[in-house]
Amino acid sequence: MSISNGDDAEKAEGPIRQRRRAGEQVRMTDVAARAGVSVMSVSRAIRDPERVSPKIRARVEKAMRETGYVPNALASSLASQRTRIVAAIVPFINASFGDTIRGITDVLHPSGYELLIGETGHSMQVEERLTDAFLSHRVDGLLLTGHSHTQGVRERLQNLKVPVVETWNLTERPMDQIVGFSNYEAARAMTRYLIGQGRRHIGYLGGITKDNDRATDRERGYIDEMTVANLPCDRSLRSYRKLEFRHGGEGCEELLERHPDIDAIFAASDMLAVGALFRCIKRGIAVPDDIAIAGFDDSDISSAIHPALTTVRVPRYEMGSRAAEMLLQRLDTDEETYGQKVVDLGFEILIRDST
Amino acid sequence: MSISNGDDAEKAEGPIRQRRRAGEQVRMTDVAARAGVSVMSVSRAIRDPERVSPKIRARVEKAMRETGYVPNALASSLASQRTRIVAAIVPFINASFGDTIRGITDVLHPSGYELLIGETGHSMQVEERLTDAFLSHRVDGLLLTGHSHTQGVRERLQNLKVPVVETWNLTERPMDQIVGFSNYEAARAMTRYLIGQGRRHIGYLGGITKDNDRATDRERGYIDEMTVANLPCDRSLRSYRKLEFRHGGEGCEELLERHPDIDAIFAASDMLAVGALFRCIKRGIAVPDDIAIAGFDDSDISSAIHPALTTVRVPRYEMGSRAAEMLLQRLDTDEETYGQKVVDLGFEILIRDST
DNA sequence: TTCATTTCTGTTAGCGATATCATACGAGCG
DNA sequence: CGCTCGTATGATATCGCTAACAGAAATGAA
Repeated sequence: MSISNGDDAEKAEGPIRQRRRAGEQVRMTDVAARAGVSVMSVSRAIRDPERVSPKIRARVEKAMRETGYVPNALASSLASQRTRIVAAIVPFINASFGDTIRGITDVLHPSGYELLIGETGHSMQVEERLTDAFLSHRVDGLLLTGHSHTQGVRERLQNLKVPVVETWNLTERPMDQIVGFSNYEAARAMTRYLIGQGRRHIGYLGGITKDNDRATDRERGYIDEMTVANLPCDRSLRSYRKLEFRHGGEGCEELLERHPDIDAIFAASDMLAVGALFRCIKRGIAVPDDIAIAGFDDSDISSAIHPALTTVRVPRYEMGSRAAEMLLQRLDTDEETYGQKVVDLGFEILIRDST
Repeated sequence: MSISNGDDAEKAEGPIRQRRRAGEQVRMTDVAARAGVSVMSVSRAIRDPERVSPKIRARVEKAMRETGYVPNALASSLASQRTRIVAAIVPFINASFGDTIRGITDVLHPSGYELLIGETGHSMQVEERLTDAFLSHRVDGLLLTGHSHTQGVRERLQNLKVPVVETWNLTERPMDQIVGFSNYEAARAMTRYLIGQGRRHIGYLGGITKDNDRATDRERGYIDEMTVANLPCDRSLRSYRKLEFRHGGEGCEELLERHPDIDAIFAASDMLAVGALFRCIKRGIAVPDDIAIAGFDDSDISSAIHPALTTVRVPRYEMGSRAAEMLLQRLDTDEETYGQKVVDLGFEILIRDST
């Protein structure tokens, strides 16, 4: 008989003194001893069952079950130089980025990758800290939101040659690859639409632009289109707020106070738009008759409210899934052959009842 | 002169052939060689600067900067048997759990821990898969949502002795520790309040109860309180929906169709409540005069709409921060002395205009 | 049957850190 | 001035796994 059993595993330990409190942890060596095969056979049976004979595979599987073995991904990653972990950095964990994250994981998980999520709170400094932490953990790839990052982030990612895909915006010169839509063009398109509807005094209600290229580009889009149309869009017509309903209401008040004759509000976020819309209703301002209100994002609520909100549909889920696919293509194929550097997923103006 | 410079690092490599494509990766050895000290001094200078002399500390810092050294957390974790990573598993990434996640990270990050987030999509089977993956990565602790888990999850966590904190609900017998509020009591309290307001025909609009103890407990709370008050609460008065606005509207329709004489709807989620409220408004049903509507969660939107929603405030952020604190207390102190196994953070009935 | 291939399995040497113990170095003291 | 003791630094053996190569077994062609 050559099939050893559990006891051998313990004898094999020999008299070597344990370094730490004898951990109950079962190692691959233990499984190998129990199955009566070498550790490499166990390793292969786990990672690529096709590469070992059915006999060994069965013995290893049995031994794993009996010992309750849990593979150590750290050791595996250290030895193989790949972690099968991808990190995503988002400004905020909310429903919007939740959709993007879902898109990412739906692609990553079937391929055996895990996702590490970081939230910056819209701070580039935090983004830099997170990047460092993730690089330290040797993630195989990185997904970033937007195209503006600190010099430190750019340098480190360039040096370490980690595949990076930026999302949620476009730029001619991405760090590496980028997939998203043009926030600038979307904002222009919506502004143009409002102007086309005969609106002339259009206020802008947007996110805080500091450290946020999406917010910046949306505002630029509004300004450029208004300028082309020769309409006013000075600083007093623009209000910047955090993306919560109540701030939408406050921003709305601010604009109305400064410009009682305003006939439209373009909110560069549905949260703000809905907040503004509620405030108008509460104050007895008719939407869209007195004031048209347009949002941005096509979040779930925009179609549920009354009047339904005109908004910009953005490919939230697709940006995640596509970004993950682009990353996987480079990670799972040996060649550095990757397709387009810039992928435009487009947007869509959804005209509903609020304009 | 004994201070060696960069060249030595390369000489030290010797003639040993490289195993993989010569990675540009800078190792601690390289930093040590450059600083003219041992690797242990570098290691100490990084983890606990106080333990090395200022002279060495300065040399090491200089060498790290010059080489662009990025510590390898994998190697560190493997050798030290701790990853400084905590994993959290949530059913869904949305604004609610976003608050909880923020609570977690606000506590973890200052202590040098990273958070790994998993989303189950309300499937216990996915929860099990995620647990396995996280254990494989040897997370130091685990934060789970709710108290119902598969047998497999319970066994593995018990065997590996990983500290676990469950959140968002309470139970007498947690797997390990639990922090949250009683979904059951909160639902009873809200139902009692509605009854106290003179409502007699109260419909229930809740989340899908499969694999979801919070939804189950809320429904139980409604049923028990209605039963005590001797009021009807049979299956036809209850509608289960996914937590999105539009499904709140649909659920509302369903209840109204089956029970046109309904005088209140208790929605066990603000999403559903708001969806229902909009639907009532659209159909010309006066809220709260014809029908009272109560929600659950006190999400941002509940106070922004008109009429403002009566709801249950739950300690979303605090459940995260407190859970993280409980975990850290056990991870960062040698003793296994941990405080209460069950921490009740309470809830609050917020009475506003919709009831 | 025999030798060349192909397929499986095993041996060995790391992956890049840290724990542990040993050693060197000063400071303080009689 | 010699000795003890506490602190700073270094040498070395792991941590648990995989890559690379070597050797054994199985397959197939001649």
